[in-house]
This record gives sequence, C-alpha cells and structure tokens, in this order.
Amino acid sequence: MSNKEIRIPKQARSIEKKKQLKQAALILFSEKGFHNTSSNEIAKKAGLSIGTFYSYFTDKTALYEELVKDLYQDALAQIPDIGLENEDDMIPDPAELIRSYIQTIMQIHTYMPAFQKEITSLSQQYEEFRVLEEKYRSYAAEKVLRLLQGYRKLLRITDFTTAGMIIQNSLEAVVHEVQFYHTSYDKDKVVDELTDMLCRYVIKAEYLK
Amino acid sequence: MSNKEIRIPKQARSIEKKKQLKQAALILFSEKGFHNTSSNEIAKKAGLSIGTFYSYFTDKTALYEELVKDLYQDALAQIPDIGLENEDDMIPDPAELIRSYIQTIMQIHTYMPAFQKEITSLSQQYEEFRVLEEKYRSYAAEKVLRLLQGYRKLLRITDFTTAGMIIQNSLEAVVHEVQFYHTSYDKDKVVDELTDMLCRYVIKAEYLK
Amino acid sequence: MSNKEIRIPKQARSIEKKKQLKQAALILFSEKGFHNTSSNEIAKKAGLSIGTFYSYFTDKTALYEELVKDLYQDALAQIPDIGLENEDDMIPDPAELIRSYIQTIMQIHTYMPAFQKEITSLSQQYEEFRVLEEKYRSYAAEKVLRLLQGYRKLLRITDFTTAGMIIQNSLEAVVHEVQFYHTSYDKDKVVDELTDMLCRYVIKAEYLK
Amino acid sequence: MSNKEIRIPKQARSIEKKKQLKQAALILFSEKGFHNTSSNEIAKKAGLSIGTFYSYFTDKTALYEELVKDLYQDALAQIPDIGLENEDDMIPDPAELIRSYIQTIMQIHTYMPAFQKEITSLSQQYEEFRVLEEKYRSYAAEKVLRLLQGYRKLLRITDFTTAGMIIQNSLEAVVHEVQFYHTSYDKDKVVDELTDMLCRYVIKAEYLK
DNA sequence: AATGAATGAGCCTTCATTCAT
DNA sequence: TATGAATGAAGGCTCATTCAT
Repeated sequence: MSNKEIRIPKQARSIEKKKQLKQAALILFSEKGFHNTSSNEIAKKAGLSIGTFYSYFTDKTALYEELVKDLYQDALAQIPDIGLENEDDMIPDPAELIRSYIQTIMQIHTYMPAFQKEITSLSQQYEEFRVLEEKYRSYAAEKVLRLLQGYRKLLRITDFTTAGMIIQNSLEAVVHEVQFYHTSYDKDKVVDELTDMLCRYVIKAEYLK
Repeated sequence: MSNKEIRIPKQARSIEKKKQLKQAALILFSEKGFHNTSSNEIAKKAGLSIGTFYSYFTDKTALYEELVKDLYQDALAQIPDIGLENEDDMIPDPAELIRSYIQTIMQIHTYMPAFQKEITSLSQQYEEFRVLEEKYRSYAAEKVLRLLQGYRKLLRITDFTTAGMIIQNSLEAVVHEVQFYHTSYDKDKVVDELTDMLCRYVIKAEYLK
Repeated sequence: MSNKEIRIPKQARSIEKKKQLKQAALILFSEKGFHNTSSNEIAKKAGLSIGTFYSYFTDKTALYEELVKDLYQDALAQIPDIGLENEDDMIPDPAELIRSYIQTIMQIHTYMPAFQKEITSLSQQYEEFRVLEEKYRSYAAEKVLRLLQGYRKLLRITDFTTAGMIIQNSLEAVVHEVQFYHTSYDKDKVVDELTDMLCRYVIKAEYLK
Repeated sequence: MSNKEIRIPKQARSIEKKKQLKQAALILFSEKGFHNTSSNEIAKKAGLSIGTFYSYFTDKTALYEELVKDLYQDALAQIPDIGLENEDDMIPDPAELIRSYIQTIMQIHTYMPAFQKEITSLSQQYEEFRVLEEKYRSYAAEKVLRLLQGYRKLLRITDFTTAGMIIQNSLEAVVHEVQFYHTSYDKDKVVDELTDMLCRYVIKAEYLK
C-alpha cells in the first residue's frame, strides 16, 4: 500500500546528508532523549529540510534504529573472540582473559555514553526498543558464553546459561555505574575488583594464581 | 509568571483524591510508560476530572516526581538492616546473611516491578530524578558497606567502598533482569548462584562452609 | 488501543457546536469538495478550535458520513410508502402514483444540490464513500420495488429487479440533470415526459388512460 | 508571475514522452483516483523523471485536464451517426436502431471505464471540466435529437428536446451503473429492457412489432 | 533537455493545560 | 472546590514543485 521510497545514498553528497542527520539526531537524543526530540528538530539541526529527513528515513524510529545498529556494530567488533582455539596446548592465564574482557566492556562504555544511556532507557521502557537492543545484547552474551566454554576444564561453574547471565549483567551494571555516573571511582581498581570477583566465581581454585 | 496555586491537601478527602490520582498514574505509567499516558487518562482512571488533577499537581511531570520519590522512599525503607548488632558474640553464617540480603532485594523488585522499570529508564533523562536515584543508590551502597564492615574479620576484601558498589550494582542488575524481563530463569537457581559468587568474592575461604 | 473519546453532545450548547461544525463543513464541501477542504478550515469557519472539531468527530470522514446520513434520512422520509395497502379494492390511478413518486425525487434534489453533487462525486470515485451512499440508495430502490409489486396485476414488466434498477437510475439521472445543471428545462414538462415514459414501460396498455 | 515554459512537443520523441506520462496517469488515476495519485508516481510509472513531468505539464491538474479532454473527444467521436441518411425509402426497424444505439453507448462505457468514473466525479468540482462535460452532453443529446427527427413520422413524442435529454441521461445512467458497478446484472437483459422502455416511449404503437 | 535531490507548506491529529461555569 | 469543554501549540508526515547539475 505504501508508496514511500527511502533513498539509499550512493553518492558522497547523499551519504554526507544522511550522516548529518544521524549526527544531529545522536546529539539531540543524547541531550534530550528520543521522545523529547522531534523529527523537524533533527532536520533543522542537520541543516536540512524535513522532506529530506523523510527521504532518508521512514520515520524517527528508523533513524534511531540505525544509530543503535551502528553503535553496537562498532562495540561488538571490539569484543575479542578469545579463548576458542587454544583448548589444550598452551593455555593463557584465564584471569587475564577475564580482565581483558572487562576492560573491553569498560572501553565500549566510554563511547557515546549519553546515547547509550538513552538506549538503555528506551529499552527498559518500550518493548519495541528492547527487542532492538536485545538482538545485540544476546550477541554479546553469546560471546561470554563461548569464552567460558572454551575454558570448560578450568571452571567450577556448571550452569553456563545462568552464570553467563549473571556475569553479563553484573559487568554491565558496574561499568554503567562507573562510566555513566560515578567518574569518582578509580577505574583500575574497579577492574581489579571485578576481575577478582568473577575469577573466584568462575575458575576452579587450583587454577587461580 | 505562574500564579497557580497547588493545593496541599490537609483534609482526609483531599488526601484521598491525591492518592487516587497517584495510584491511577502508577498503574498507567507502568502499563504504557510516561510518554504514552495522558493526564486526562490519569484523571479519568482516578474517577476525577482533569481540572482536579491540575489543582493537585502543577503538571504531569510533578505527579511523576512524587511517584518516584515515594517509590524510592519505600525502597529505601526496605533495604534490610541485618547483621549489624551481633558483632562478636554469636556470629551467624555470613553466607546466609548474604543470601538473605539477596532475597530481600529480590523482594523489593517484585514490588511494583513495572513502575520501577519505568523509573530506572526516565531517571536518566531528568536531573531531578537522577538525584533521587543517586540518593537511593548511595544509601543502599552504604547499607551494604555497613553490613560488610560488621563482618570485617571474616572478609577477604579490603576496599569496602569499591566492593560495596560492585556488590550493590551486580545484585540490582541481575535481580532486575530476572524479575522484570526473563521469567524463564529459575529464580532459586539465580539466588544460589549470586550467593555463591558474592560469598567467594567477599568471605575468606576458611569461613566458607 | 485507541483512547479517543468522541463527545456526544447532550446540552444545548454542545449540540449547537456540533451543528456549527456540520454546517461549516456542508458549505465548504459543497463549495470546494471534500478533498479540498481541511479539518482546520472547517473548525475555523465554524468559529471553533481544531481540538473541538476532534472532540466531536473522529475525523473528517466521520463528519462527512454524518452529513450524508442526515441528508438521506431527510430525503428518505420524503419518499411516500404508497401503494401497499390497497391492492384489490379501490385502485388509485397507477400513473398518478408514478407521477407523485417522480415529483418527490425531484423535490429531494432541490435540497443542498451542491452537497448532493459532492456525494455523487465521492461515491463514484472511492469505494468507501460509495458503500456509504449505497446503503441509502438501496433503501430508495427498495421503495420503488415495493411500489411496483403493490401493483403487480397492472404491470407488463416481469423482471422487477432489472426494471427497478433501470427506473431508479433513469429517474435519478434525469432529475440530476434538471436540478443540478440545466435549470433551463421546464420541470413540469420533464415530469410529464418521465411519467409518460415510465408508465408506458411499466403499466399494461389496458390500464393506461 | 510564473515564467515557466511548458514545452509543446513537436518532435516524435517528445510527443512520445508526453503520451507515456498521460498513459501512466490514466492508469493510476483510474486505479486510485486523482487525489491519491502523486505526480512523482506518475513520472515514475512513465519511466521518466519528475522534472520531465513538469516540463510537459504545468501541474498535475493540467495533465488531468488533457486526459479529460482526450476522453471526451474520443467519446464524442464514437457517438453513432446512424439512421440519418435513409429517411423515406427503406426504413429500418426503428426498434433495432434504438437497440443498436444503446449497444454503442454500452460499448463506449466499456472503454476506459475506470477513468470515466473518475471523470464523471471530478467534473463536478472544477468548472473547467464541467464545461467539457457539458459539451459532451449537449453534443450527445443533439445526436439523439437528430436521430429522433429523422424518424419523426414513426414517433409519438413531440417535444424532441426534452425527450432527447431524458433518453440520453437515462441511457448513460443505466449503462454507467451496469458497466461500472454492478456486474451482477445480465447485460443483454438490461439492453432488452432499456430498448423496450425507450421504444414504447418514443415509437407509435402501430410501428412496434 | 533531462534529472532527481531537496524543499517546505500544509495536512491530520494529539494532548497538556486553561478557565468559565 | 470541582468540572470538563475548549483551546491551540506542536508533532509526524506527505507531496507538489523547484532548481542546480
């Protein structure tokens, strides 16, 4: 029924315009939140007309989705695919792997913190937005799980699903707190403690140094 | 500019009306979120007129603020004060204390879960709510801290501030996830695992049964 | 899902407002057509706000529907229920009945001609509008049919459905032409001729005077 | 004010493009109506750019006008010129002439039926189209008139002008109804009945077989 | 001549808020 | 005090039309 045709920018200038809109939206969403930002406002901030806005995005939500997608794609790319290949031979220190994972998550959260907060906010509030984020979150959770399973022999935990969920959520929450709210904490210290907590939970005592 | 007078209800009947409005709002915000609930709707659900609504609250946000304040007050009051008095004499099993603490937090999150979700989310947008949330968080963290300090001798952790923050956030996040989103998890299992994780992190090995 | 509540006016002042809106719409639809009239325009012409418009009507189409309904209800009320009771005894001159029916139709078409034209226009163009009109048209057609059947014995036609359709459409078209476009025709003459045509078609020769 | 130059296509290629646009518009207007068809859509369906569209037509309405003009021209050309030459000598069965005329009108209405519907409707809104429709109507009526006059001796009617108008309108309306809306009617049956009605109205009893 | 990206007026609709009763 | 009809700013979105290339 719908006739709308969304322009897929091919040329430099078009790509630029789309970027402008996304950039403007990113700033506004971060500052005032998704619901308090109008599409007209985004277009204006991008220096483009509302018509142009709607020729690149079906609606405001579509823009938001792209923004989330971009963010998570960048973020996910940073999570290393560690611990999969070297099962038996030279096992790296598992504690170091965990620390490195924690640091990556910490790193990710320094990027567009305000927008990430807004994502969290919307995801918690509206099912439709949650579904969107869940896709990426579950991808991240899977990475944790795979990381764990790669070290099966060294681990004391047995229910990987529950443990994975606990680790994932604990990690995110602490990092969230430190990166988004309390910059007063000593981040290295936090990483140390988190590493300590997770190692003791996950790794058999005999493999802890 | 505004010379509107907001009624501070003194009489039973007035207090009752305000309560009705808040109760109605609580339900609607929980079900459909702040942005999808109109003030007219709230008044109607409360069985009162929109005019009455505006004689008790300056605007929709004011109602919301009160609701959030109430909720945090309640939540704060519920944070358990366990394990403080019996320092030296008859020491209860610390693991049991931790488990009991976890269960209490779980309990708190069962209470008004939907609106808690809504709050967590909106808190990020309005400074006013952030302050409230902060207060709750720091109060909760302090309680954890005091709990920990009460058992100083049995503990392996030394930096109570950082540890307290980590425990509090991990706990809340996992419980939030389990109570608000994934009913698929076995809650007892989750409590067991969380207890396990926190005990190993916090308590000296020799005091673990 | 929808929350909208359409006000059903009970008090004089409310009824008046709704009437104002309908009156304004009637004029505008007649002058410029449905599609070239905006809801804001209607409200403004009625001296009311757009908000008021939407508290009385779900949308522009709903207003239109009411207008059509009103028109047809008035119109249908004018079509007499003749020829049903007196089958055998004193048969009135059938030609006179037909003439009277034609005159009624003619009469109806003098009322709000411009709006009737717009109705015809929209009905011919959009299925949804046609359905609306069809309801009333079929009611009118039924009257013709009943009129005919009441005089079964005097009639030469046998296929009442086809004949009814032909009569109904011919009648309307001619009346339309005369009332809406060519005021130059002598209306009495037209009624005479139509009566003549229909009588000769419908009534057995021996019953024609 | 406008200094836009509308191209009057001289060269084959230009004429072709204009035709393409009109053809595309014809289909779209027929399918979805004038108001629900956008100029961009027309250009696209024609395989041309919107810019090209606007170099051939000042606006959407201009295209529409041309289409209507064309249609009426075609329709006009198709109105049969039968029965004019053979006045006295070998008189064909007048009933057959009438039947043949009805069939031709039926034929015309099969041709582009959807767009005819659209036109009939929009004609009422824009003066410009009304004039065109008028021209068609009066031309058609005149033809009927001349047809009738050619058979003066066989006819019982005397006021040819009124009769002509009645015949023309009845015919068009019934055919319109049958061809555009109710496929449920048996078209042959309808032609028979129409022929019957018109013959009895027009032809002296002694000349009816 | 042709293109199609860009424009922005304008439509429909919602809803927080006011104010006459 | 309470009411709820009325308001109108503002948001989402479409589409006829322009104009730089």
